[in-house]
Amino acid sequence: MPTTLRDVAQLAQVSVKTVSNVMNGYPHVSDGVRRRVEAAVEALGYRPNRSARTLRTGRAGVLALIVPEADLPGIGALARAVVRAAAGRGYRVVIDPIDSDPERAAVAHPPLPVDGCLLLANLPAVPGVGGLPVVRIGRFAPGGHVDRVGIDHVRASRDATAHLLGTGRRRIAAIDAGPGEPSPTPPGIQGYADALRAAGLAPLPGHFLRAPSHQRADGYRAARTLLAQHRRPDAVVCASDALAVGTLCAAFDAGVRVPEDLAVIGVGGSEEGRWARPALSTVSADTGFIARQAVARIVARIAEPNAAPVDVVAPHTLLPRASTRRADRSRVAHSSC
Amino acid sequence: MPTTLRDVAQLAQVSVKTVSNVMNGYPHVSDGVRRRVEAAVEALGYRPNRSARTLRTGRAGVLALIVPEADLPGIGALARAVVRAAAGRGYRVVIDPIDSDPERAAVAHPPLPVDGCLLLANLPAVPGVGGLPVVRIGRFAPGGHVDRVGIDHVRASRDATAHLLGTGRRRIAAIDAGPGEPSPTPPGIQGYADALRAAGLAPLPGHFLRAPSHQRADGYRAARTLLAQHRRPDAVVCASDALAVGTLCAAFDAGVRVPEDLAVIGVGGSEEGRWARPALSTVSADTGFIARQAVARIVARIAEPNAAPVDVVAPHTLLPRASTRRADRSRVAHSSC
DNA sequence: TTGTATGCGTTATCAG
DNA sequence: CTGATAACGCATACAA
Repeated sequence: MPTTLRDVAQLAQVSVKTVSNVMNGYPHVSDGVRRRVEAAVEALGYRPNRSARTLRTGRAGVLALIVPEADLPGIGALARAVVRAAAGRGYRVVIDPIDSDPERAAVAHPPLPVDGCLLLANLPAVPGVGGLPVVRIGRFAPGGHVDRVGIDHVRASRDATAHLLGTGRRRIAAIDAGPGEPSPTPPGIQGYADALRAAGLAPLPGHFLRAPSHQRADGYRAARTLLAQHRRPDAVVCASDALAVGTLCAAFDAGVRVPEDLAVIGVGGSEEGRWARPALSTVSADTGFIARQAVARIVARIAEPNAAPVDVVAPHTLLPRASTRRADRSRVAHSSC
Repeated sequence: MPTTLRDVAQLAQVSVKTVSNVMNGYPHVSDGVRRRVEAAVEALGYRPNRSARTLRTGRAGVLALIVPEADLPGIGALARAVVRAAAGRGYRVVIDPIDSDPERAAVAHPPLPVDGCLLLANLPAVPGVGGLPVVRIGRFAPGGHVDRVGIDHVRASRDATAHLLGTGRRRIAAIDAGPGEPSPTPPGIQGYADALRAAGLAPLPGHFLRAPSHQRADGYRAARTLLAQHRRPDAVVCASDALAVGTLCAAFDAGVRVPEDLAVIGVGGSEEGRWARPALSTVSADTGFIARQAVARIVARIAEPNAAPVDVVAPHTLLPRASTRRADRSRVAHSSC
């Protein structure tokens, strides 16, 4: 049985109120008493009961970052940034991986004592967050009635495509992912098509694919399809780094050289892309900005639950790396050394 | 202000105890009452207060999986497995990333209401777990007085080295990582040296390195050192997949071909290794087994806090992939096509 | 500056 | 089968 405030108070010869004051850094406590209390806390190994405190104050001091269970590149970095940002505002963060299968998720997901939820990506309605303040992070789904922070995905894929055009590629394909949305043109394809048209090109039929989800294997499969076409693309813009890594692998396995025969670019700016070879060009989201804004939003929403929802657009930067290096003019065979 | 049991009881014209009974599936409730209560719960959107419940029962139904903040390959997969295993026993899991800097970690880490902690890898003493049941997961540090589950790392690196020997490599180097331990021969090096000696070889001085931590960049730097030696190794066994991925990159950047000029093998069996090119050979830990055992251990310890600590050794399997393919006898130059 | 008493929402004990 | 009531450990208004 763990020690309580009463035990400490008894040992220190003071009231529970005084111990509570000391624990919470209440300023008006005499030095002698404080030391006595601290000694007693130390001696008994007292640890405040979070549940009791939360029950009493109505505040848990904890934010939940709800992520899809699949381990995708970039989640770690975002989580780290969120933890940092939250710490700066007196909140802790727990990461709460949710089963992508809503059935299983529902049963396995009784709510945690948290003050608010940060929902990653396009997680569909998450059970157990009913009534809790929520902020969505990631690519924008149209028209949810919640706060959202993320990059402008249409512009990101447009910039990626423009970069490929700038390096001389002309037969550019696109791989997007996600559940079959009602929207006929998902943002990843939208920006891609915009850029092509701006360059006077038309997206070729069969050159934009939609994978079921953002798994490396999905990118791999989509890329195989692309590379099997009789008029093979010379570049692929992927809606995420995970898809791009899969594409890189498919190219390697098919003996297609990157970037000489095929340029590949992703979106996300993940570590895994940096450590792919050839290194993956990517449209990098400002993770720190996203994390800070998301935390700021959730804190604001906790304070003001009925305010109007806000959309925050995070800046993105093009990170050109080896996977989109300009195609050599001289295409003569050269040894691999 | 959220609705409480009392509100529901009032609306349903029953006592709070009855509502509580219904919520907890207590069997002896008449059908009419149950329906009335359920209707009231629905109407009011009642959600039980976890903190109050935990305070009352002394049981949170939550396990914390404490992981280092760095995003390393394989953590996602392990987390997923732990979540699954815990769900099977009625526990939820929250992932709690801890700053590797103990100073920052201490201030940012007031404890959550959880029933037990799963500590990943060689995290040093974690603040805030005092008195909580703990199980360590990962490579074994010698002689902690807690339950531990993980692979036998000495045998893993021995098997990896033996595999390299079996493919004809003879100048085999090793990269381990971790804080400078008192032990002169860390497990990663130990198994490596054992295997070499069993083959009648002696580990060459300068052929086993110790990186500061398991980051890809650490592996990269260590591999650069190795590759710069005048008598360059023809194989490297890395203590983790992260180090191996860094090694793969270093080789690529130095124009050293894998596996022709250099074989690389890691430990962990992570997804990232599967999607590296060439695909990374690895000694794969049985993640499901580890997760199930870890959860079983923590559940047992929660029930019996004073039982003697147990070490569980998880099986591992060699996964040979392209990065250690047998060196071709014919070393004539061949085109890259 | 410190002590006393009350209640946060829930479950458990014990009568009815 | 159901209802009143007492804790669980803590923070806080209020009193001293």
